[in-house]
Amino acid sequence: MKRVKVSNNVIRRLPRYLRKLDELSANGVSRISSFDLGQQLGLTPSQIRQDFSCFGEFGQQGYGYNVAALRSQIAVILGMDRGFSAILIGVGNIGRALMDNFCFSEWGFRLVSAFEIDPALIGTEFKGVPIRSMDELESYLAENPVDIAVLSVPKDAAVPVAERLTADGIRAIWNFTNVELTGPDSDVLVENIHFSDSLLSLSYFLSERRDEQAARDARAEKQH
Amino acid sequence: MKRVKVSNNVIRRLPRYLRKLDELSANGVSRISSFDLGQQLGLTPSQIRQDFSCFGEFGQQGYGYNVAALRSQIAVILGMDRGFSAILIGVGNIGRALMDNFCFSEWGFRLVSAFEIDPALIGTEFKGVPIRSMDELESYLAENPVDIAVLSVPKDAAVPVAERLTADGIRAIWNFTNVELTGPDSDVLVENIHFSDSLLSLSYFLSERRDEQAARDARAEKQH
DNA sequence: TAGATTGTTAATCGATTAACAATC
DNA sequence: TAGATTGTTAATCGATTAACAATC
Repeated sequence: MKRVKVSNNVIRRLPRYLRKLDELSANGVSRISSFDLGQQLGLTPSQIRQDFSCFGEFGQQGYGYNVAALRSQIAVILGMDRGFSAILIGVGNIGRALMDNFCFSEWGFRLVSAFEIDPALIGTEFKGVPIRSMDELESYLAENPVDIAVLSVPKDAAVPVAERLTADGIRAIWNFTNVELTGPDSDVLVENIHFSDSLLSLSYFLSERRDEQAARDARAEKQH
Repeated sequence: MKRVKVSNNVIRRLPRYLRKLDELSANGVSRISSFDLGQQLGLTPSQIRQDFSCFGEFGQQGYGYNVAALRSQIAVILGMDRGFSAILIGVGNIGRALMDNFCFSEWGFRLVSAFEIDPALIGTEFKGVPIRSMDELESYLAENPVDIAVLSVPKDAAVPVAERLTADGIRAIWNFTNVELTGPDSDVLVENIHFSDSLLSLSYFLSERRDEQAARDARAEKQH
């Protein structure tokens, strides 16, 4: 299926489409046009049709798109049917929040094990997922090849643990530490969740709004 | 300072610059050229100079950029010196992880209060931040204008609570729920942390890698 | 001074939007 | 059939890269 190189922007929009289609399904909507979908997502109909056309022809002239069919096509494009396996490294606050709240299976992933250094947690289970010692990491991965590692260790441990995972043959890291792992290095995929980057972007936009408001107020004041 | 409209892409890179500059500082590096900075971030020197030039002239010909000075300029651009206030809505797993782990003050924010519906938590404090009842939300905000709300409530509560916050005069929402709040609506800023979107992007890239590898293997097999 | 590196203008590249024939 | 809406090609727009004079 995937022959042409698809741009990053397109790929980042796919999960949003998926989410919106799930919402439409839940509301009993079974078909939708690129026009209506665009309205709901703040995108142009053109862009939506262009995006989908990277992967095939999922619509029908005069009709639009079948919500359920489109949803399942996008799920396949995203690899949700591949049953990727995941391990979680570091059962601290964020690690525990993920194990407890985040439904890996909903997105096609299997969380097969967690790893920790805290002896109090090692050997226990959390929501059916066993927590192993970091010492067992290599032996575990040798026996159970794993696709992605969820990295939720303290800042200082981030780089050494990431290097260790790379050496152990992990293919991708989902990085929750606030550390830049993406270097000019290896062929391990890194996807970052940088809370601070997100908050600082928001901070920028908020500052901008404030300045605009202040400028308007100043003009109004002068006029008065 | 900010007169021209700066593109989203530029703004999203600013926090990365900040993070890298902090790292350089910590390693005792006091000056850096756009060339070297580009190397370390995987960007072209041109792009870096273009990005900075949106906001002013922070470098010096023949020398490069002073790390500490550039860092503090970017901090100001991002609004880190404005002391924005924040409240946290929903002290569940993610909410608690944020209160415990995420250092709001490091990024110039003041976390002034949390709000919950669980009676067991109401009235307690967590890391010096009081946890109030959701019933007090309106009266609190009336007395203490707050800039941003961190939304970490269960999925079903996301939309109604967001609407309530909007009505209460909040200026921005940092959204940790997996719900699309960005509609064709109000003038409240929304910044999303969508875990699943991030994981699904990673899933796509991983699938792509797999397919490429499989294609290579198939070719090698045929040749053999 | 000579070498290095900026800030900025111009050129290129890529992504988004518009338009429209094809067709359900 | 007529109306609607797709998939796709062409046009536009914006972002990235290259080049270079200015200057520390």
